[in-house]
Order: sequence, then structure tokens, then C-alpha cells
Amino acid sequence: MQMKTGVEQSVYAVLLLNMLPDKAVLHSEVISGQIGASPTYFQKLLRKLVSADLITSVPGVKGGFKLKKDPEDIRVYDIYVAIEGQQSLYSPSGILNDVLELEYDDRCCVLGGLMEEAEESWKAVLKRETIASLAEQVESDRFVHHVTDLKKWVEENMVV
Amino acid sequence: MQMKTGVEQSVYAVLLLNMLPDKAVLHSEVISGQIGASPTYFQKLLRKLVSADLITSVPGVKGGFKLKKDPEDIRVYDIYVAIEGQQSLYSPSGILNDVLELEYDDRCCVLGGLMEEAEESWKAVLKRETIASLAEQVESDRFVHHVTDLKKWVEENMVV
DNA sequence: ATAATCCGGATAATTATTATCCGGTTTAAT
DNA sequence: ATTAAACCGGATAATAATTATCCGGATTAT
Ligand code: FES
Ligand code: FES
Repeated sequence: MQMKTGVEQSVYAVLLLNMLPDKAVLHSEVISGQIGASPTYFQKLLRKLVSADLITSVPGVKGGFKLKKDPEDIRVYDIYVAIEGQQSLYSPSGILNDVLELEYDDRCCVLGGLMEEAEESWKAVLKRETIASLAEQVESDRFVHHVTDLKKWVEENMVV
Repeated sequence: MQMKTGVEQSVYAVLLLNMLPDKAVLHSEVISGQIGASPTYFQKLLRKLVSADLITSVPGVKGGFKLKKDPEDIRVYDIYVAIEGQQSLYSPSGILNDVLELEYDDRCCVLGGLMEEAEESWKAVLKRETIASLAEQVESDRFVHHVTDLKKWVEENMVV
């Protein structure tokens, strides 16, 4: 069991979009090039982020993508769900219910309860952090010099 | 991203083995039959549990499997690791390090830190519960009648 | 009108998971 | 000793999930 790499790539993509000045937009191939992802598949990921209302797409020449929400309102969890879907890590098959021949209103699934709690606990951490708080960490003193370079790159490659 | 069904099946298998009286053993096909798993693949799972020192196998005629540790010492987490391996849910590819052109001793991976924390949080829940505590819940008043049937079944199908 | 972009459906390639097979070793019973 | 029933582990196949590509259609700045 491993998280899709698409989640990681999406987070970085949103982090890049967060560096855009207002009204500006980034072409999908420019982003995938920077991130090192396959351009066509990466566009599918961007679509999922659009469907989740995290980013906006503008079609046509000079089109591209930009954030739809404020970075404070985009949680890492939102990106995770947008890409992975909201099905849980564990889907109880209720083996023990079969084995114990339990009727419907008698179900136990003790294990299911535990797994659900574990998952909530994992999600809670992803809900805590937002794009804004991640960006803040990345812009810390230690990296500020490099981030400046990156922002310059964004300005050179953005559109409108 | 979804947990292998093998983890769930293994937990139930260990729960069954926990119902065995001392010295007794359960044949792998008997277990997989009860759980509804493919016999050959299920044996691979049992092997992993053996490698993880959670259960013991006795070869030869009248052979089978039984617990190696006390049920209080088998955490759901141990079973999870035995089946899934200990690689983490998220393996940071360090995209941002590339993008920022960071040198080795300058790495950030802010996202990696967050994911690691989330995973620890998930694991903590699985570490809390043991086979003993699960069994206790299953043997609660509500299910005690059915569990008695199941134990009868175990006694009829165990060996030696 | 044209070219550049997003859109979305179909499809293929790759990888991970689940399942099977088979020859080997161990052991209880005859 | 011989046999039969079980575990062992390596090779391999089948299935499912993920990643990647392609192509025709819709939208928009020039
Ligand atoms: S069926 Fe899963 S614990 Fe009861
Ligand atoms: S490379 Fe992953 S957050 Fe820095």
C-alpha cells in the first residue's frame, strides 16, 4: 500500500500556482516540465484538482491554471482526497460476520472500527496543514534564496 | 491507495489461531476455507506471519499453524507490518529539492515531514490494539453465543 | 480564420497484487 | 522403510490498479 505519486506532484503543483501573481496563469506543460511528470497524465491530475474546486482552468490560447481558493483554505487533505478519492484505506469485508453467521443488525466488525479510527488519525494530520503553512515553511530563511530563484522562474513562465 | 486484503485476512486468521488450546494446530486449508481466501495465496500470508515470529508452523503430517506469542504481545500493527512490509505510505521523491536545486545538506522536504507524522499517527492506533484486546471485544456479551459455536468448530477441525 | 490551450473519453503500458503450480523437506502412521 | 499429509519457497501466471498516451472537440487571444 502506497500513496499515489500523483498526490505529491499535485501538492508541489499547487505550491507553484501559489507563487503566481493575481490574474496570471501557468501552462500545464510548463508545470509538469518543472516537476518532472508525464505531461499528459499530469493534466489528468490537474483536472481532478479543478473538479475539487481547488484550482481554476482557463481555456484557449494564453490559457492555463491558477488557484481558485486562498492558500489558507487549501488543506493538504483536500489535495489528497481530490487525487485519491474518498474511499477509505480499509474496506471491511466483514469476514468475521460471515464466520460468526451474524444477522445484519448484529454486525460487529471490531477491526473495521479500529481501522477507521486509524485513518481518521492520519487524515487529521493532513487536515492540519494548508498550502499557506507549507509555503511559509518553504520560504523560511534557510531556503529563501532558492525560493527567490523559483519565483523568478514562475514570473518568466507565467502567462498574462 | 488501499490496504491489502491480506492484512484483514491475516488478522482474522490470528484471531482463529488464538482460540486453539495449547499444543493444538490448525491446517492452513482449514483456515483459508473458513475465511474464504485462496488457499495457495493464503499460505504465503501465513509464511509472512511465521517470518515475523508471530505464529509457528509445524511441518509434516498433523502439521499446521499456531500462535508463537501470547495474544497480548501481538499487535495489529505487527500483523500489518508482516504483510505490508515496513516501507512507508509515502516515499518522498524530493521534487522540491530538485526544483530548488538544493544541495544534499540543504534538503527540505517539508511535505515528507508532514506525511511521516501522519503515518506515525495512523500506526499509533494499530499499535495500541492487540489480538488479546480484539478477542475480548469479539467475545463480548453481544457475540458470545456465536463465538461459542466458532470455538466448537475450531476444536472439531484442529489437529493433535 | 488560426493557433494554442484546456477537455474528456478511449486505450495502452506499466506496476502491484493476488493466485497457481511444482518439486523439496519434514513428520506421523503403518 | 514406506507412505501420505503437511509445510517451504521459488517460478510463474492472472488480475487489478496506476500511470501514460492519443485524438477529436470546445474555447479564446491574436
Ligand atoms: S466482521 Fe470484521 S471484526 Fe467483525
Ligand atoms: S522536496 Fe519535498 S518538501 Fe522539500
